[in-house]
Amino acid sequence: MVRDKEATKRKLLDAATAEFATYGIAGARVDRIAKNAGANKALIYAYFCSKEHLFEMVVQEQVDLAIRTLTITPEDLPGYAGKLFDRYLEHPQLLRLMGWLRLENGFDAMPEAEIRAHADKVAAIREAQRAGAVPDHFDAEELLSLVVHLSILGFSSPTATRDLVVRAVGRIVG
Amino acid sequence: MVRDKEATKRKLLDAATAEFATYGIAGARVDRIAKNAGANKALIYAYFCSKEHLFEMVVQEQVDLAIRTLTITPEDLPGYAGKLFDRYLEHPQLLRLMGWLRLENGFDAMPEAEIRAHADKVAAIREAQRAGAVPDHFDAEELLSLVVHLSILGFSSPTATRDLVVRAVGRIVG
DNA sequence: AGCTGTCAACCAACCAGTTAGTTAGAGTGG
DNA sequence: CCACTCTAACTAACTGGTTGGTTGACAGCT
Repeated sequence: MVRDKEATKRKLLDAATAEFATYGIAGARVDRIAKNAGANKALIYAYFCSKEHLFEMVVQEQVDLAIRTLTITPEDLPGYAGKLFDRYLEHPQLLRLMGWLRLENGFDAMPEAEIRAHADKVAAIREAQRAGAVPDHFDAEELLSLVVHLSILGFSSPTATRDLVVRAVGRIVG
Repeated sequence: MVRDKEATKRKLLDAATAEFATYGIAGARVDRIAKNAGANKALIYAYFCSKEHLFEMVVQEQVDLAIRTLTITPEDLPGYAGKLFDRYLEHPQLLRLMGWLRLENGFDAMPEAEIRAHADKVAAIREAQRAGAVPDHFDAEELLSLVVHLSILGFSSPTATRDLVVRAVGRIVG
């Protein structure tokens, strides 16, 4: 047996991510997370305090990852939507986790980091509009909402393709 | 005391609708439904078999209602999106119930009635395209997906307005 | 020895579902 | 109009299994 606190925390976080993405907060089972992580249930409480707090850690990690990996390209919003679409296809966890979070904790329970990242993106778009690189028939805030929302088209219609999302954003921006 | 089976079923269904919309399937509590309906828990099992089956009844009723109330206007898709937006604002229950259903039962667990209604709408749009009333740079199926998805913009950005949705669909169609 | 990571076993609260029994009220016969 | 019965709506209390959370002991490392 190896005794590595950080490695155990990592395994627990990974198992928790999968569990919460699949079953939500209310449906997730702490015993199942421990079992799938190959660790003991008590460790969850030693390292993460409670089920709710573990969920928060999972969401925070996923959101941070998403923000760090994807930077907005205000002058190419269709391309940005395409990259978002790809990310959701590769990591469906994020979309599901945010879905559960919204439904369970209300619609304005957004993680702090996401609010800041959102504000930055709006600023970037507004700047691009001022520079004439992006048309201004939509307010920067509105534009970002539309682009992000269209990139999760797969959420309401599972047959939606990347190409469709890109073309749709193209018409919104163009 | 009045003894009216149908009235009691109605009260249970109403309480269940609110409960499931708020907490989801896993989070909903059968005792709470009974209490809020002013009825006994055992009646839920006498009238609706199980918690899961009660959820199905609730979803079916809400979907049927939505389908019966709102007919598509293929030649005015922005207006249709606006009406959908209004409906979701007035009855947030439907959107939340469908959200829980999607997350808990998988993305292709759509009620039978909704699948049929969807096919009818696609046919109506395709007909309008053939008649030249709707441009065909998007396939009818794609167009419907986009319109419906944009109408639930409020799901991902709570500050979204009706006007924004209508304008966005206008650009998609136009 | 002493500190730390780990775990089996445990607990109280909770929850979906059941049951044995109670009661409102419609029907019936006088 | 009354007394009686029968049925179906209704209920309080219970059950068996589950769940989030705890604890005291054990094992590995310095």
